[in-house]
This record gives sequence, C-alpha cells and structure tokens, in this order.
Amino acid sequence: MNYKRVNHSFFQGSTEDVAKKLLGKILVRNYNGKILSGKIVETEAYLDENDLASHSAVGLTERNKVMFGEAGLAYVYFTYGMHYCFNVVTGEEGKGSAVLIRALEPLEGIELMKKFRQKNDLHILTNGPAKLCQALKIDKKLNGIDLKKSSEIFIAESEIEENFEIVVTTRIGIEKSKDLPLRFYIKENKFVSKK
DNA sequence: TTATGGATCTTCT
DNA sequence: GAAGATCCATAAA
Repeated sequence: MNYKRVNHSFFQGSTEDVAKKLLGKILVRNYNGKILSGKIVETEAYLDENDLASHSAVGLTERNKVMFGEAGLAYVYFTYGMHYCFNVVTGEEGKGSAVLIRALEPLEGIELMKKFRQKNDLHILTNGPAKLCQALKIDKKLNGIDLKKSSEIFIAESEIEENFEIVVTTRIGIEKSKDLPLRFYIKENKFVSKK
C-alpha cells in the first residue's frame, strides 16, 4: 500500500484539534521492512495547563521532556511495569502537550500483529493504548523520534474519504482531571477501547 | 455480565 | 518507597 504522509502543518494547532484530526488517519509502522498499519479510531488530549493528569503537569523531567519538544515528535513512555503508550507531541515547543493514541483499527500486517500480541482475535489486537504498542512493536527506542521525517513510524492520510461522527467524552483509566472532555473516538467503530 | 487483583518496573518524591 | 495515561485471568453474581 502507498501511504501519503500528512503535512508538517498537520501537527500545528491546538492539542484538541490535532486529537480530532488524528481520527481516521493511518498510523504506519515500518518494522524491519514489514509494514504494520492501522486507522486511528480513538485519541486522548493531554494539555500543558489546567490538566493535572498530564505528565507535563509536574514540569519538565527526564521522563516527559519529549512532550516539551516540537509538535510532531513521538512520545513513548513505559508504565505499570509492562506497558508502553504512544503519544503525538503537539503545541509549541516548551509547552508540554500531546495526544495519546488509544486505539487503532488494524489495516496492514495483521498476521504479524497477531504474532506480537499472541492473540488471534482481530478485535482485541489494537483496541487499547498498550495493546497497539505491542501490536506495532512500539517501544522506548521510538521515544523522541520525529513523525514528520522518520520512515520507521509516521502518520498518513487515509486513502478513503469517509464521513464519521466524533464522540467527545471524559478520559478513562486515570484519577486526576477525569472530568475534562478530552477523549475523542469515532462513533460506532468496533475497535474503540470502551464506549 | 461485572468485579477484582496480580503482574512488574520506571520515575519521581 | 509509592504510584502509575493498562491488560488479562479469574472469581463472583
């Protein structure tokens, strides 16, 4: 498949805007020449202010410094002793905001994803932030990589123009600032982690 | 069908 | 030393 990378300007604009624009786009991973890709169906925004849940809320640290970098970088962090999560850095340099990719709809490389995930059910391959990292072999090595330039991982335009409704709701799996309406997903998509 | 707890380890206090 | 932007198996209902 031929993937057309999004423009550099795609990553500009507010974090919420980018979070919404990411829905329907394709996350493309080139793993040793093998293409693994999926449509982004669920995202979550993490802001630079008034958002206690964001890693950036405590200020710049060794762990979260990529969030404070330029828009379009990949912020990958490790949590719960066993899981990685993948974020797209947004906003101005020095601000510390990002969009967490929460779920994908698998498109290409499904057999390889099944192998990495040790699962055969298509619907549970990438319907969660840690799951999609496992399925696409995303780990700390990709932290800080530039999605605007990297050939290992990038965001592409979807090949089909489609209409879908975006549902806005509160975040899940988190205790702080849980009332903020910063979670976005494609309505009635089977690969969203949770309704 | 929903509820609960264990896995497991990096980062920050 | 404690908590964590999660997942999954198992238990209860």
